[in-house]
Amino acid sequence: MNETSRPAQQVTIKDIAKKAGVSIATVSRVVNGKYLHKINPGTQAKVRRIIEEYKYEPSVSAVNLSKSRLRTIGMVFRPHGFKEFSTYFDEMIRGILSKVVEKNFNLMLLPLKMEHDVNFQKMVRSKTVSGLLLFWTHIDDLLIPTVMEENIPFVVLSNYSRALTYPYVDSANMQGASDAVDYLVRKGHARIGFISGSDDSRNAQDRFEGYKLGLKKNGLPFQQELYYRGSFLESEGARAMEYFLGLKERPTAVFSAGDIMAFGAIRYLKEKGLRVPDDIAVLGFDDSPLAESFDPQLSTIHQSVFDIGSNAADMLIKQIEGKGTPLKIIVDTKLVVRRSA
Amino acid sequence: MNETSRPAQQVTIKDIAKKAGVSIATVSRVVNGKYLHKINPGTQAKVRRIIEEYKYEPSVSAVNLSKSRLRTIGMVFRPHGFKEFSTYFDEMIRGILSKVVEKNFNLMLLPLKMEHDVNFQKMVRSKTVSGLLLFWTHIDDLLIPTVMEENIPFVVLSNYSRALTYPYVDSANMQGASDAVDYLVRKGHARIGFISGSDDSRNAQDRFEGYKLGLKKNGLPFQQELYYRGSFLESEGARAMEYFLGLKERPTAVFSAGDIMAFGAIRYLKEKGLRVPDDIAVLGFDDSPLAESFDPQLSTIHQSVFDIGSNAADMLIKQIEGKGTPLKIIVDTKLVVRRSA
DNA sequence: CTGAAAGCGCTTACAG
DNA sequence: CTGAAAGCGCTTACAG
Repeated sequence: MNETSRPAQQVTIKDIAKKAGVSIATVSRVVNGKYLHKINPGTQAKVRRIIEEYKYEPSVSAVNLSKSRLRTIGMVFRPHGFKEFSTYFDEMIRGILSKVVEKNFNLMLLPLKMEHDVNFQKMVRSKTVSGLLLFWTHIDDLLIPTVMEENIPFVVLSNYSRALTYPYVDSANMQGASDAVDYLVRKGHARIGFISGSDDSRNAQDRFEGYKLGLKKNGLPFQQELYYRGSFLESEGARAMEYFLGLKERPTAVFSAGDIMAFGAIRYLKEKGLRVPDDIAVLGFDDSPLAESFDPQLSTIHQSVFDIGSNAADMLIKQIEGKGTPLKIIVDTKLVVRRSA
Repeated sequence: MNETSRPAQQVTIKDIAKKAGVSIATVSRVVNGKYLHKINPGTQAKVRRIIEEYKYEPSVSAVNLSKSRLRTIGMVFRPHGFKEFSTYFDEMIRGILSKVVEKNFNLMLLPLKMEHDVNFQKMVRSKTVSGLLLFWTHIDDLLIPTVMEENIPFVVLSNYSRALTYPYVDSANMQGASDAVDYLVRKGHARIGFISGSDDSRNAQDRFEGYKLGLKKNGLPFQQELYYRGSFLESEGARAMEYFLGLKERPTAVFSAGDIMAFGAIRYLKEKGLRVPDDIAVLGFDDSPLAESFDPQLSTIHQSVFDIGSNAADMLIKQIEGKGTPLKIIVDTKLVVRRSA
């Protein structure tokens, strides 16, 4: 009959009140630290002691119900959309969590099941979450209006719409891609191939825009034959390189919209006995954890997915708490020069 | 004043009852599908229509409160414990989610803050979660007793204790490592180096045991000088290889307790101008997504982290629902032969 | 400084 | 077949 054998989670405000010889109202007040100045210090101490002894924690369901206020945010994403983005998703979660924990919120994962699943709608209406983080790796304006109808705070990560206006956080994709071209040109390249990501990815589109902008800034023309439409897959990188090598006039450098495709491109080059960067330079985008241990070490555009996550969580929590926030936050990218270019 | 402008989440059971001209008890009954046989079909239809029209979803807080039953499970982990395991964590989440979604549960992420944080305790006592998935990359018997005291269903992933008895799911680490040695011996190797993971990882210990078992089964002696104590980091793999190359008699093959360290080991070999597998064969453990595109493609022991996740979630949910479950589930590993060994 | 009581949105015996 | 009412564990004006 020792202390720990009692099922701890059964302790309620009533138990504490009884043990302390006060009303539940008083317990509630000390728990919430409200009107504390008008509560007898002795009473406070006694209640606190009992709470400590029983390790009492108010039931969230009850608190939520009576306050109509939550501290849980949901993250909506496509479970199959990030297969090739493992570390990406991971870093993002880490970033979100850092803020969520700091602000004493909770994070609930809400995977989208099908193309037009409205799982999150249920979570919203049932008051399971008080705000949404939307992470889709592709443009999906179809779902956003549904979310908007719910009249709930939300922030979109790493994507945005040209048609709709809503809060989002993204990397400086265009700037980063433009910087990539700048660098390559400085290194003497004039024939720069581009491997794009999937068309339905806003990030991919922006990087493509950045590539074109970079060319233009450096007085180079955009040439259709130096553009390869990829899809962020490793195999696509290899295929792209196969295509470039087949050109009558090969590019001397290739800029890939994603590290993974750059890996594939380099793999293909090595298989063909070509050397990187001597024969062809390859520059990636992402700075994934493996860029550094790849052979050769990958030069790339670093983007801080962690910061995207933490900024988005910060924006969302501020919205939930009724504070003002900027409509968008763009996280800087940075060129990281290693061996491949 | 169109339909969609009304803040949807405000709809309560009372509203539905009023619109349908019935009592809230009746609404509750049709929502829960209970005692349906004794409810007038016409009434049912009417209520259902209204619910549909207003897209009513019962408040989880209210339901939880009155039913004292939840459908949320929490995943406890060390946010900094998986930095080098990104895809690992990712696959695990994917596996968990597959089951969680199927069973109509929710997943809440509960990162441990400090060494002995009892964050999860709060979640349990406040009834935020009805069960816990414990994922620690190292042995931490200190926390498990705390969880056990809470008297809540839980399952440990990819780790277990020799002292305590509790439900867990893990890969067949020992078997896998033993298979690795078998394969290397079949390929003619008799001097097989081993790079271990961190000492405080149960996985690492088991793989080490498996390595020794494999040697013994093949009549080879365990030699201390062929053992290098690593820590699952890429740099450790390189350092291990540096050590092995410094031996008077080098190993002809090296088995690494993790792919990442194998990558580091191979990188070092390449830097020294040695060839894999010709000069030294290297075999990994994990079959991480990059094993395939590494140069050379990494031969390794595949483990299905996805299955660890889904099995653990399945066990946990069964526990929560009061169904019987096995005390442990061991997920098979499999040798994957590629180029490096 | 403190308590009684209404109310948050549901569920579920208990009556009828 | 259906409703009135108690109860789940809290919060918060309202009194005193």
